[in-house]
Amino acid sequence: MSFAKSVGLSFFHSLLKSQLETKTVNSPLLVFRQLLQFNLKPSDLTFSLVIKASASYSLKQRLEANQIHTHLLKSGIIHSVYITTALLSLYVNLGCIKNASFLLEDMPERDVVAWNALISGYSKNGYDLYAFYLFMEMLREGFSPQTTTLVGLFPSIGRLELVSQGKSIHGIGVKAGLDRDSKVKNALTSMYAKCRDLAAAEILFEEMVEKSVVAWNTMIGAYGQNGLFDEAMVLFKKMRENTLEANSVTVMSLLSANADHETIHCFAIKTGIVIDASVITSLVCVYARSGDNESSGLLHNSLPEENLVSLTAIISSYAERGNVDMVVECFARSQQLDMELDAVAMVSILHGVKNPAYTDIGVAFHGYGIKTGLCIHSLVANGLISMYSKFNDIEAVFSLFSEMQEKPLISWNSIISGCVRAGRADDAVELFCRMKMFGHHPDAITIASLLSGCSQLGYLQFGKKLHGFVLRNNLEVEDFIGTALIDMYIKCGSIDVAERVFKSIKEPCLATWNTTITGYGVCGFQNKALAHYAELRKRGLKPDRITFLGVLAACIHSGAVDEGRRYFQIMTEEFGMAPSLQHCACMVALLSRAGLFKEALLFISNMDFDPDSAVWGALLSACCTHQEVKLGEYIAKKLYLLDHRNGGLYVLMSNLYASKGMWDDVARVRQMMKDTGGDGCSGVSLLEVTSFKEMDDNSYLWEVDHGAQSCQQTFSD
DNA sequence: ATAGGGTTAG
Repeated sequence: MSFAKSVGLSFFHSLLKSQLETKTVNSPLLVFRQLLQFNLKPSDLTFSLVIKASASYSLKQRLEANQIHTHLLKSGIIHSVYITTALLSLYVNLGCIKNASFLLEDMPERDVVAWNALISGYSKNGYDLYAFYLFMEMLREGFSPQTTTLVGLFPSIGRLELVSQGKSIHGIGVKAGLDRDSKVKNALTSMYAKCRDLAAAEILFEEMVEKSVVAWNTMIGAYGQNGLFDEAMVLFKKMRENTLEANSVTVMSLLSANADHETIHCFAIKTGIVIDASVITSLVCVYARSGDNESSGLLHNSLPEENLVSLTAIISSYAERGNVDMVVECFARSQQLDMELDAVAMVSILHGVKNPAYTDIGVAFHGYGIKTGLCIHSLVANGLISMYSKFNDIEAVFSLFSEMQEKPLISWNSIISGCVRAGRADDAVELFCRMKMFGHHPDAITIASLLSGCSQLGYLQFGKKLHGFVLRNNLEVEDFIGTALIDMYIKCGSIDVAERVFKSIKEPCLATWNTTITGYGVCGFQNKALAHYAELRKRGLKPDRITFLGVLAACIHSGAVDEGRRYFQIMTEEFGMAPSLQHCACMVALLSRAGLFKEALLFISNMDFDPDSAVWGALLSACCTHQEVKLGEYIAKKLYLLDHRNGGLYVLMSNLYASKGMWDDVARVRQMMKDTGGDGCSGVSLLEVTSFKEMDDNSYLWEVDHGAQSCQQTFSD
């Protein structure tokens, strides 16, 4: 390239320009380095081109962005508003929000474009509140918002808790005369829909004199997001009566509005929309989610070019069911095709590794993430945190968290729920306090995870505080939070409060019903549990496997053998569900507790599975109550072979021998337990003491909030 | 501007 020297900078500028136009960009930084080797001094145009090219090169190496930044600082050109703004946008696109915000802070002279870029950057990267605060700061510094500002900001206000802020900004928009812009109107409609204020969304939509396809799509999506699927369909028909042609986004919105996917698929074929790769991709997602792997696979193969989103949908359908082999196969496929995985794909892969038996595969994916640089993404780090928490590897969880450069709310949620899952709810509560010190405001997921931690600890006082927080902050007590609240109150012994929460939910989802049924079942309220099952059926809901686990648990705890048999039959015959190992363990527990050992053993021999320690454990425990030493010894051998370190085995055997006065055997079993290192303390019952009085005789009286049956007990010492 | 893949409970 000796001629380059004579042509100077302009040669490199044309090189970058042509790369930009033909989109055949190699590393723009490479061109930049060559230019420096020729002792040329880059100008603002050079930087502007390098940054633009970098943006379309979708450069994943944040390091390269930093290098451009460094050169800019050295050359002094950083003071140009345009260049700094371009660099800021580049950082935003890379998800380096911190760097972008530092740039804005240091700009001696800011312009609206820079504010807009950072506001929408915060918004797109999950820093919703930051977007809002930055917007306020912008107003305080005397800048007037533009349409771009509002359009970038509104998506981050689309949350129930921020509905009043959204209204204020709507007002600001009206004052600035921006609300007549159709982009602003559509963004507003979508915001109100996400805040669950459908009435406001409808008014905005009706107001529009000339409704574009985008406007119709927005409103169809609005109904879909709020569960009004029929309304979404009706609006779609109206749209077609108004002779507006549906486009690919319409079809995708209908698909996510739970419309019958085969109908929509037909419509897409008839109108020709189906050739759109995004539509095929959405169809792949829908079929994959419904578990129809064959259709999703066929559609995926019909794509003109396999794309990552579609493959990710397929991966996640396998991942959800914990099918590691298929996840690995899909991953291999992506590598054969030279596909570059992104953070979301990586997260769904990690999601598939749930079983600690596959720790080595999980660690291998972690290694892949480090090599490709994907681990820097907070999404991937969150995925890793969840994965290691399933392996109970709390050290890995904490070290991943502390290494994260940016910690948005979702990372705090990941580590909090990770701690709870790994049985470290006390750490979760501590992290929650730290999270608040860092200025984060908990959302529904934070609260739901913490509530489940409270259930684990029996920490009723804190659970009540969280309940108060939910009520004060208008968080919706449905699905997630409602279920978690009911679970917490039941496990902390406040059955009556749990019942009140359940009654306050207008349309409980299946998970809420399941939690309630299970809760009543294990607390010994068999009639209430079964009544709730009947009510669920009356409302036309279809029970699932978990429902029947709850129903069976209720039968076990009340000794209702015939009822249990009947529900097992309903499950297998009326609903055609294949019983899982857990269901079988329930049946074995039910039969053996009633002393029906022959029937229980027959049941085990007819099972489709090899019995696991839960099945044998249930049987052995029943042997204790019925003093069945011979059968007990037979089962103990089975259990010993499955897991000889299981402390429960020795405790049960010791109790069994003791019930018959066989003290030599008791001593022998206890010695065996010591030899294997077991301590026999595998379970702890725990309730929170709500009041504590010192009595005259120096003993203490403590009371436990146990709902209807408040219990009192005294103890000395 | 509207839409498609991921994270939460049972």
